[in-house]
Amino acid sequence: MTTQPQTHSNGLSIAEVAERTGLTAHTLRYYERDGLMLGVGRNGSGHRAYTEGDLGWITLITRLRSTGMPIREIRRYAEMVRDGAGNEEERLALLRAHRDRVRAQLEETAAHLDAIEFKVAYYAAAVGETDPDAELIAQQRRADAAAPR
Amino acid sequence: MTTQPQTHSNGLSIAEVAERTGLTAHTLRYYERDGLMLGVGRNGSGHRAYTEGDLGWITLITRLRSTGMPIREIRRYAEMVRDGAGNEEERLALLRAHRDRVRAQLEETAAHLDAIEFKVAYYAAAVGETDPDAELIAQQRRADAAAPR
DNA sequence: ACTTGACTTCGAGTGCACTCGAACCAGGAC
DNA sequence: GTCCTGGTTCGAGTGCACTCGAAGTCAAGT
Repeated sequence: MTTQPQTHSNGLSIAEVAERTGLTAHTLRYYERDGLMLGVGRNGSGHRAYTEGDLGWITLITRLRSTGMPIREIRRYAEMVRDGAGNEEERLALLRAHRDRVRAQLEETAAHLDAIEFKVAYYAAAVGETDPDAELIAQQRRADAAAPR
Repeated sequence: MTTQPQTHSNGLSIAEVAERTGLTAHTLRYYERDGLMLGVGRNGSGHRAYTEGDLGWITLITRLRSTGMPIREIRRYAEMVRDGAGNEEERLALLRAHRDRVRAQLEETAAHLDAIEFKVAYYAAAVGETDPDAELIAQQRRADAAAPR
């Protein structure tokens, strides 16, 4: 048993947060440097001491990132939150805009997935028989043959 | 009315394909350079002459890209297709693997979207009343106050 | 003949989001 | 007291997917 990184009352170490969130310590420091955090505390020896609130915030950041929000925009949001009450409408507008983008993205991805499923099914049915892309290649060859070259 | 780029029988010009696909001419050339295409023909003056088959292939590439398949993997797939019949199982495996990733990604995005919707609803309800993030900030401040500093 | 504009190739540049390395420090185990 | 572990800051490097610029060609319009 090695040294206990942080007592729980003093907050979580960067390694613990890394493990819980799936981010690396490098990324956590990068997020902080880049202004995405709300102000991470330090313990006596200058090490980061994350609170449970920080964990929740990181979860939000992760959701926003993973749905495609750029770092720049998350930083804007974090700035608004740090600025405190008074800009809720603006925060709401930002979140709504992102939500709308994610909805659209979700639909588009679903449509693409459908097309891919269709192609998979076609291939699966065709394995050992005929090849869907063979058509394309044949078409290419016909085109090549007919081309002025 | 400016010069007619290509007669239709000779194939589509890069500008026409760019317009139809939403990609830029730069990107189309880049895809070809990078081995993503199945062999684009040229006309008498060395200009690219895309076939309808190429259009279909570009649509597929776009679907794969937009669902997160890396260029590298699309190149592998294109290579297999160019190699012709005999590797259908492998192509199928590649597509299935991608499909599975997309399905997972779709579910994850849907989950994140739910969380974001929830947050939007919370904000919308709270505007003018209480602020959800205020809690977090308050928590931060309590933590900061309690921190060893 | 000359200009125009869309194309060609080649190589370099950009933006984003990490990701890593170097050099240093603090606290605990032995 | 020295070693190890795990942190710190700062700045540079990486990988990906474009994106752009330069210099040249070609065909058509005036």
